[in-house]
Amino acid sequence: MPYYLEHEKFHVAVDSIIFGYDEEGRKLKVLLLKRNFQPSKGEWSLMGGFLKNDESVDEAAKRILQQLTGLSDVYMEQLYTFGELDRDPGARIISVAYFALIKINASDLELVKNHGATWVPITSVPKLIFDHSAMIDKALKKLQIRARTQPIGFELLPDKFTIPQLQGLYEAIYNKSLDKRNFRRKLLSMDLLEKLEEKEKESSRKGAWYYRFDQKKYEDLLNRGFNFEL
Amino acid sequence: MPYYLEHEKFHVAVDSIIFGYDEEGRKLKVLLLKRNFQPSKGEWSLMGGFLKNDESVDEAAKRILQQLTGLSDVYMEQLYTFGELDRDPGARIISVAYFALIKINASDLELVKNHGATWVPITSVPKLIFDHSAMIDKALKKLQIRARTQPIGFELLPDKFTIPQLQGLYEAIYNKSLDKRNFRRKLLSMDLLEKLEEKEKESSRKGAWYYRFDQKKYEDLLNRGFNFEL
DNA sequence: CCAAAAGTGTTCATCGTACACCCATGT
DNA sequence: ACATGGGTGTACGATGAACACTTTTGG
Repeated sequence: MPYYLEHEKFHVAVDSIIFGYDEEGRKLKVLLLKRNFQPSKGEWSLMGGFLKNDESVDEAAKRILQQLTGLSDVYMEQLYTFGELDRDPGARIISVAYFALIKINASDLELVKNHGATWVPITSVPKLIFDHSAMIDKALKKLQIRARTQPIGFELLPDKFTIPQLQGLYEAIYNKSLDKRNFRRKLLSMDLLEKLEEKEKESSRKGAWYYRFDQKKYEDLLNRGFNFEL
Repeated sequence: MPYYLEHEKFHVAVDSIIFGYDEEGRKLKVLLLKRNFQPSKGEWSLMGGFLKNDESVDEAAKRILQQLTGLSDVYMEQLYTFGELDRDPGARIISVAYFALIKINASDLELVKNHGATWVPITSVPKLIFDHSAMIDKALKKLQIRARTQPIGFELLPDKFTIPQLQGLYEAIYNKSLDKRNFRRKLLSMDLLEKLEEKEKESSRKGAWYYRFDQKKYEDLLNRGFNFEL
């Protein structure tokens, strides 16, 4: 008999911290849902699900995100594995947490609604079940670190966006206001953005130029050993 | 019947990347062992073991480290969870990887030897089983990042150490040589070290002053919102 | 013409980096 | 006296942070 068959087996779950950016309110938000099963039915929680035999853990995370949002091909990163004995009072469950960055408007809003899910500002997250609050804390910290070292802000915005919009996003991530001259200068000096011949006219009379993230320029920079830093 | 009982269960393992610093050779090393069981018997691997029902994942990592080194109370950090379908050809196993920083001379050298384990320079790690090479790569990168943002170098050195020793360690971690004037200035300016009235005389005629890491000073700095950076 | 947001330059302090010589001592 | 590693200071460029006014245009 092979060695490993002697050992115990465990339920393995995946929980996802799904971030989105609300441009109107200029707020960073997370997608929460009300549990419709026991234990803790009716309480707020992260989106999650159980690992299956025929999928890798990464694949499970993607499947679960797609179930809720309809989205595939999304920025996802493994966050941490939560393995305390009593983290779920119902049973021993090991949970691998992921965080995802999505464009809210690209998601299937009906599907989200049907799951009883809601976008909640990161600054006013209610009490969550189990250790899900700790998961969000950890995810936010990691997002803040990532945002300094990789151009992931663009994952949260539409393909076309203005500099003031992008600044609003970073202000929401760091929860502090930034100097717009310094922000613009640093950002443009990285040579990652392509300026479009089109203005956004909703939020000001003057209008702000649209830009687009240039994936190719970014890859060129990486290959030359560049280190993104905001 | 509770919801979760419908789902599949999995073997969960813990694998540890154990770092140590060899002062004589000025090399960063990892502890590897020859597997004495199937599959892949006789090949090189990391230290690992299976999770048990009565312990958290963190506790399992500590237990496994202690089995090999005799050490408890060691710097350990969860690294990443490896969950590919075919990562272990023998069976579906989810592995939670940890990395540990230990003082080689404080470990139980007999115990290590009896496990068939060997300290191998990070620069010449042989081919390892499964995805263990990827684990080491990831661990080294994380160590390099941590070493810039937290004073964890001290975990790898004896309680008393000299500045040149500490510099040698950082050079081994980053695999590049550092300027000793800049290194010393930055380090001392952080006000983390206590100078002892004693010199190390083995490695030079002049002798180098011993220092000690001052945990209390470090905590004071953290509370004042200090950010360690080398 | 005015309100409201977009856009633009300069100065200063700080920090990282490069660099060369003297010191202490055991043999 | 000399070889070996320990210990010290300075100058320069780059980077981050602070700061106020002009531009555009819809109403």
